[in-house]
Amino acid sequence: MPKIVDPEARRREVVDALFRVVVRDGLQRASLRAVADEAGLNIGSVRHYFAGQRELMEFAMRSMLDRVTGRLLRGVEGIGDLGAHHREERLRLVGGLLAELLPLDARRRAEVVVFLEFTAAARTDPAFAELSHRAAAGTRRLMGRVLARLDESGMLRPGCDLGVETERLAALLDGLGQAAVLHPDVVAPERCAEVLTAHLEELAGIQ
Amino acid sequence: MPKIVDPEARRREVVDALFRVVVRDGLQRASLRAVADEAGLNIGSVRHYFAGQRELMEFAMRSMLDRVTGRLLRGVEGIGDLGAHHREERLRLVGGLLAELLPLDARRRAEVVVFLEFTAAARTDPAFAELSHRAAAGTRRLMGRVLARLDESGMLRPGCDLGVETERLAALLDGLGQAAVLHPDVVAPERCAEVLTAHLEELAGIQ
DNA sequence: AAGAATTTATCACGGGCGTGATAGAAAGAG
DNA sequence: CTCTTTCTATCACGCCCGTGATAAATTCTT
Repeated sequence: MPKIVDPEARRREVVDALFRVVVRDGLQRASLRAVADEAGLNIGSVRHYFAGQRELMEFAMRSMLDRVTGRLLRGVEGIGDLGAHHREERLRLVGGLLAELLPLDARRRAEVVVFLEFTAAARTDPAFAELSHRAAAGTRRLMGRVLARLDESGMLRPGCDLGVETERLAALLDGLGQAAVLHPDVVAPERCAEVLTAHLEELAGIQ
Repeated sequence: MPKIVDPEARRREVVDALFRVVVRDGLQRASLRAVADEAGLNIGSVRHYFAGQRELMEFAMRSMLDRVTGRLLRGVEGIGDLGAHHREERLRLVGGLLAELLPLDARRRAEVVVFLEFTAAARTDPAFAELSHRAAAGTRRLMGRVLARLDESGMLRPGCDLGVETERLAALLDGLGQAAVLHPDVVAPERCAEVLTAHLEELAGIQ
């Protein structure tokens, strides 16, 4: 038939280029032309794989969401039953899992940045509204599950409201990631982990 | 001499119009033309009071920062010495002060939105970098002072790291405000207050 | 009334944008 | 080779943008 290009791979290349532009210059400047340049492609090629800017953006955000979601799901599986570990080990495992949402290295930093820009845009851009909502719901579902597991293990202060704690944990991770991304000099990666650890330890009661 | 217009008032009008546009349509769409329209002015008039877009933006962000900072400083004064109140009253006062950073009503919601958009833009726009840094530092200074006062009153769990707790509190408020602004259906204002209260109570130890 | 300064209103330019249309190149299929 | 399909590459259009330049209107002062 035609040329020997894998369309799926091309789309991923373009999306990755988009992410690089967003991380470097912001969503504002992620125009079709800029993305094409970053990908080393002609704008015509990009438009051959994506009908327009809107489709590219939606596809990219969906990709990012799937990417992170997959990692988190695999992380949850990897942890398995918390009951099988010692108390401090449980916290370490949960912390490691949640740290996936913190910009502790270049990859996670890029993910947090992209996520930040997209969700901010979703506030006024209806094209992103549904995905943003799904992302928020997913985060809370994850937090809720983690907290529920901790609760089953008897590690949560009795009488605490799981719904409130879910929101609190989600807000903490969001705010922490944001701060670390926007002001890396005042909130370094280690500081991030430290704050998360402190939160988990206080949740479990300090011993 | 000339016309009887108070330049300072005009500048404020324009800035307020800018805020309205940012809240409604996002910083992205806050062009000089859109702001002028929103203010009911001609673009020429706007440009008579602001040399260019950059000056308008910087002035606006500075205004917002001053506005919130002033309110918070006045709030801190209003609280006075924590020792004069009962334990639960102390938490209530501190909560009321910190709630100034939460989108609990239209005014605060607008402030949080503007702040969110500006700080996100500051990540890639050098024009906002310094102001964003100052804002972050100010927030942390406030958190630090509040926590220090609580500590002096003996209301903090002994042995907790004030630096870490400062960052944790700042992250929580940031993330909470963000969530409430982006997903008001899942994080309603009352929920916001609830989460903040839970955090403060846990900080003080539940009694 | 006249003048001077401020304030308002336009016009024009160059630039970036998304996008429709379309031509040209590449490569397997017959 | 020729054809057909895929892939690249351009061009052009209209839109919105910030901004420089400049005219026009307004209003206080003299």
